[in-house]
Amino acid sequence: MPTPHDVIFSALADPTRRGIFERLCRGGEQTVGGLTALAGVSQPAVSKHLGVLKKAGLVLDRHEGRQTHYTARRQALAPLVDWTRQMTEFWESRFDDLDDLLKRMDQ
Amino acid sequence: MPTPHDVIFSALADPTRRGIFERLCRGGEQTVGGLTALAGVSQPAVSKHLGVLKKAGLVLDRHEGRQTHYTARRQALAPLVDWTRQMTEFWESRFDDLDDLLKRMDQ
DNA sequence: CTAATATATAACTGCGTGGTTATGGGTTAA
DNA sequence: TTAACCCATAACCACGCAGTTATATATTAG
Repeated sequence: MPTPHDVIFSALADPTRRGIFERLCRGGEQTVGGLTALAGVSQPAVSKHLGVLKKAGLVLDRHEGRQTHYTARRQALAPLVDWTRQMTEFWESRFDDLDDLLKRMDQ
Repeated sequence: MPTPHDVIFSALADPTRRGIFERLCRGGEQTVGGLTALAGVSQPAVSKHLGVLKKAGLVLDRHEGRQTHYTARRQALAPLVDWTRQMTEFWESRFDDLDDLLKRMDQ
């Protein structure tokens, strides 16, 4: 039973796949061909990565003629933000002494 | 050449390993035995996971007698926060029309 | 209609990795 | 000193997955 965190973390763990997602975040909507050009892997590999990202809810696809345009769903990163905030919140709630907190940040 | 993002993402991708890190974040310093008790895997497996987390800079170890105490280095999550902020910042800078932005959040 | 293009899928492969058991090295207890 | 304990490492295994090539499907171009 994969949790939402599982899905997002594992989807973004692979460097190639994360690179594709980053390109979509920066460059906006792009076709598979455009993504393949700079991905450093074959077109089928890119299609598979896009499939994983889509299943994880990180991208949307739009078919137009014989090409497929993909866009990043940045809101899908919300669980990631929540998770990191949870981890760091436990931190802050544990040490209310600011000095102690700063000392621990330095180590 | 693994980037800092690579290291953190791949270290946190595995559910068991991420669970161990979460326990350290919530519960503070804990021994290998304590972590093993609730990890659902063998002690050597836990030790290996802790080794990966340590190499990623996500935990610190402290030897005391015959047991090893581990603590979470939450500051090591900073690259993760930076990365998500980068991805979402590109978003906001692209659409300065708030309505357009909200519409896209709904899809 | 035919050829070329764009993408997805199938089938296969190699390797990384998470798991195990067995063992070693160091530390406390008897 | 000997035994029990804690942890790390070694050696091995099984499986998942990222990559490939080949092919199917669909759409545009000639």
